[in-house]
Amino acid sequence: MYTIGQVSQMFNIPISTLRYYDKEGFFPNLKRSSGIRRFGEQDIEGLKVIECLKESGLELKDVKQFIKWATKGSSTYKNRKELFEKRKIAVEQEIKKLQKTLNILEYKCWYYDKAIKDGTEDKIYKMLPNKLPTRIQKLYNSFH
Amino acid sequence: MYTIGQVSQMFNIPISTLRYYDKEGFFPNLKRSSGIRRFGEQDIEGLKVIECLKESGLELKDVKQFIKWATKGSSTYKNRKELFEKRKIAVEQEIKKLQKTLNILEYKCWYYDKAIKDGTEDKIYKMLPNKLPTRIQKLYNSFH
DNA sequence: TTAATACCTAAACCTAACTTTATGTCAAGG
DNA sequence: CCTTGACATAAAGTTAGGTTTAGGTATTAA
Repeated sequence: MYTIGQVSQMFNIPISTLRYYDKEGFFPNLKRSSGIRRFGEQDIEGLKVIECLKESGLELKDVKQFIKWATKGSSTYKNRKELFEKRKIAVEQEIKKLQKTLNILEYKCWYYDKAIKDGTEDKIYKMLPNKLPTRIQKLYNSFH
Repeated sequence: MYTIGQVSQMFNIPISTLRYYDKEGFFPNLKRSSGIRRFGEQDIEGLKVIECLKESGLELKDVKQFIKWATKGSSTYKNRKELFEKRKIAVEQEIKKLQKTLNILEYKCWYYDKAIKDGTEDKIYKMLPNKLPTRIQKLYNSFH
């Protein structure tokens, strides 16, 4: 059995966060002795689950839902799989979006690199799109 | 010259958002006639800049900083480049993190797929790590 | 004349996941 | 005896980027 301070150290999670998780109902079987929280095996395992699911980018409310399903046993495999499947699709889209962002940023970096070298942006404005570096051409747009 | 409603339609941005941008000082030269905002060329261009920089994942405070620099001319090319360079590195890291997340999710999906087929998780627990699909082996960890 | 529209403001509200603050209890050590 | 340190609570604060609400003005159409 561990105190909240010990758990905090073991997992490197702030005490305030552990209290918050508790308040949110993530340790349904947490015991107390004279008001003080006592974390047992079950609670520690629960905490590991939370940490792991957060790693996979789930929100706390989804973590909560997952835990509910997990305690219901094998009848909820499908629900749990769907949860992860949905999240997977969302993450894939986030990555795609960030890759577009990265393209824009690459253009910006190229642009200012050139402006620094030239001492002015004017030359870039006067460049025909087909004179731009190939890598940059497809990023070319009206904004500088 | 456009009213706020027209700009809202043109860019498909809520009126409340335009007012918010104004309040935050993003249209330093916005004119008014009898209290009503009149968006001119300059303000429209400014709005395009905001939209574009948001696309590249910058926070509004950075957008604000960028605009300040841009109005100061060629002496701030370096600052502007650094801004984008920093953001680029941050985005690259975000992508890496999401790809790790995706790995975890792939494992989860595989796991529950198998659990659904088997009707139980027990078989997975009993599998030796080297019997797991190669793709999954490196994702194997103690959490199921 | 009145109703609908489009505009205006200030201030409160929203989300998520915590963190901070103010206040209090309790045991051990010097 | 008093201080330190670990624990407790409830409630307010934080962050960003808006949105919503409540109340008011001004023009126009029926």
